[in-house]
Amino acid sequence: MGVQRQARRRRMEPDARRAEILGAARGLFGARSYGTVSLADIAAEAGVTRALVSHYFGGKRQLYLEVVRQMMVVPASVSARLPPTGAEERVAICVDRWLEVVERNREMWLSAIGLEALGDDPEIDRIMLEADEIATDRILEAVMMTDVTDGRQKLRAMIRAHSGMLKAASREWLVRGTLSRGDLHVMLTRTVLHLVHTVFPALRDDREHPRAPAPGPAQEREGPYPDS
Amino acid sequence: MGVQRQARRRRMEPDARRAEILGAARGLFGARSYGTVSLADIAAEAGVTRALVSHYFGGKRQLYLEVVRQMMVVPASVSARLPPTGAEERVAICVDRWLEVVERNREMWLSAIGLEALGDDPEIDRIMLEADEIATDRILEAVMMTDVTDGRQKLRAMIRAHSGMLKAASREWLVRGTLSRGDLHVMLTRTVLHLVHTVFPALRDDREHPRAPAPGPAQEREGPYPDS
DNA sequence: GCGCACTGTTGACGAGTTGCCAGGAGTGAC
DNA sequence: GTCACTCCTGGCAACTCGTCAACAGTGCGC
Repeated sequence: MGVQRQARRRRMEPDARRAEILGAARGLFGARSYGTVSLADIAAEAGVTRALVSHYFGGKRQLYLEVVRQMMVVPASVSARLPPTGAEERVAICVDRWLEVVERNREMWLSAIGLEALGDDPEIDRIMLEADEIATDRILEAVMMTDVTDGRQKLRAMIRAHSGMLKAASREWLVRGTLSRGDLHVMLTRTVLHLVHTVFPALRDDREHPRAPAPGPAQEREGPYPDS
Repeated sequence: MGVQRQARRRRMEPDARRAEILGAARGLFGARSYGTVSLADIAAEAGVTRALVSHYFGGKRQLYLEVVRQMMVVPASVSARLPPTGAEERVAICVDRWLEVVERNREMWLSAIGLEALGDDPEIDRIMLEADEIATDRILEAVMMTDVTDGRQKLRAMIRAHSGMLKAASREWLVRGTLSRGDLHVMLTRTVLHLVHTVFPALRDDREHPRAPAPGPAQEREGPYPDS
């Protein structure tokens, strides 16, 4: 576009080139979706040939995984240096810091939660799962329930489910503008506390009833939901 | 595969052919992901040529949209004939019926929530949004808050956020097995009630404070979260 | 200063996919 | 029978990705 027509071949250190390509990929995958971004686009953005991108990352999918991996890191500072007060305040601080991070990295966060489940790609599932696990640890730390052993799996699963709400609520806030940051703060804080303090004990008491107790007296199963 | 080698050309009514193709597409899209299913696969499954599939639906994307549209319909029966009792029981019944539907259409539901945000495809967003709107109406109906006018948008947004939790919890139940159906019943029911009865009033009182009130006394904003 | 090995980088090929269109082939009307 | 209608197909063009032999910077020995 400018006068400076760059040399046909510009030889770089592998690390530098790799970072350059990764940056281009991050930008494009953040702006558009996986399917609409081609390796040619990324290569052009990075000023490189398609083949080199494949050479460095082994293919489109693996490059994408690399970008996702980089996007999903949950800053450890979110749950660092929490005061030894009650769970309420600790969670409130944690949530506030988290919203701060989300607000700053708005578009990155959106595309990260947007891809979520691009398919039944086991690799992506694993990455998202790892990220969720880390986030779950942060929350458990905040509510001071890291030492729960009885029903620990259920507790963690509940918090992962809560992070689903977190993502949806973030969309409402950042994309649709139907909720404010303050709304999210109140909603997420209260919901987490409600889950761990009220719902979780109810589940533990309920352990020997894996099926739901009959929700109503005259609730007979009426069938005609189309199976397909 | 069998002895019966079907006629090279079998002429059908457009509606019948359309339904046949749609069925094949539903099966394949339900089993695998969008990217890994090709029009050739669908055409073969339907015993038809690729071109005919495109002819009927205009292309892969539009066929996919059609399948999604069909998958996301929320059965109206979920919130039909609810007893005029308290909100708790009505929600409990509603949730139980919903879990029943999900359990029956397991794989379809999973792939439906799996695609969720396959990209920034505005069509898919619109479809998913419509489905969420309908689901929100069902919930509001169940908790008898259809006539709320003050903060109605916030209320609906909260319920949409809750449906994010619902989807994540469904994955925990159906895919990972970390939560039982009974767990979901308890969790979803209580969370909805908590949201509309406790959190929502708190948001309404909070309307003139769009930013979160300081979560703690000595909570000063400390900056160093990496921007990228 | 010159040539050589090392390796970053490229162009091109093959296999796969989708969208599109002219034309072949059922099917019912007369 | 044959004719029109339209369902349906084969094939072409364009695009995508993965792969590989070959080209060309870069630093080293001499």
